[in-house]
Amino acid sequence: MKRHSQQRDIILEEVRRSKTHPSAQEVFERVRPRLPKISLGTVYRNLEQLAAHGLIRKLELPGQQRRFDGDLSDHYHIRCLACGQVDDIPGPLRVQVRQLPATLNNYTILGHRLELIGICPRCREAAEANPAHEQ
Amino acid sequence: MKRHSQQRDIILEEVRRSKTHPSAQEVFERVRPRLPKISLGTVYRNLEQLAAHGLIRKLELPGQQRRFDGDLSDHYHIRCLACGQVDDIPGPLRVQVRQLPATLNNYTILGHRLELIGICPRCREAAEANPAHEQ
DNA sequence: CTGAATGCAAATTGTTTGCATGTTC
DNA sequence: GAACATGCAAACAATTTGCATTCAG
Repeated sequence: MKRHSQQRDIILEEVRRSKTHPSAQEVFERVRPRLPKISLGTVYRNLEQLAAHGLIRKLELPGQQRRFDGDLSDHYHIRCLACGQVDDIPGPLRVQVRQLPATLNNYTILGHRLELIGICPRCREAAEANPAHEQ
Repeated sequence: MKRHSQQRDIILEEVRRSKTHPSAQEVFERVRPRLPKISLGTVYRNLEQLAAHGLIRKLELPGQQRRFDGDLSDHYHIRCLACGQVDDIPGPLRVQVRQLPATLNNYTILGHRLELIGICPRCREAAEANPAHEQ
């Protein structure tokens, strides 16, 4: 990030504006109206760079594609088991995951990743409307 | 899993025997000596099927490829930030992540995924030997 | 003998990279 | 004008799928 670029500015703006933890592809689509010639490769490069510099967060989600988050505050995420939607857990966490030992298994512990799993309101309603258990 | 197959039996055996949370590719390589004609597609299909039936666990790790675990006991994993190695945390967990509310953010909470992040002994030693902080 | 499981190869998806060109400092 | 950033297309890695063949019940 030695030089400045318009592409990067706009990518950052769009990630910050977005409330939905967009994937690189989604950022690409959001940016395109403003920069019709931008390429997906540029979006990837800039997202990685912005994350490396701490301007956005990179969310590496189990079994899902990478997503990005413009909200830098310390917060956890919850994922819908049914539709995969990822939401923020608002406010400071209530779950206690704090008292981690300094070492475990001979590892030096640096931190943790916690993701809650649930069913989002939308999917719950759908399930109630049609209580068939497929799969 | 309506019919029986030798391939599936051997895949299950090898996943159980392995202590390293193998990827599909690694399972493929472990199975190959015993079944030289097996294809990677078959390994994928059977791993998914075994996981769906609860005979093995599927580990979807953030930003990494899928891995499988023959150990069905309730345990967490720790991942080395440097080398990506995934180890079991032995014994019942000491970290408290239990008192989850029943609903949060209007989601029905079903559970959580927790992964500890640290530096494994091997990488720590390497870092001490060569204290350059690259990237 | 029927349908599930296999092997093989091709297709898909998400992401990265090489390179010629444009842009910023 | 040197080095970084871009656009484009091709390359890659992990996983999935279509299909003809084999195999289990």
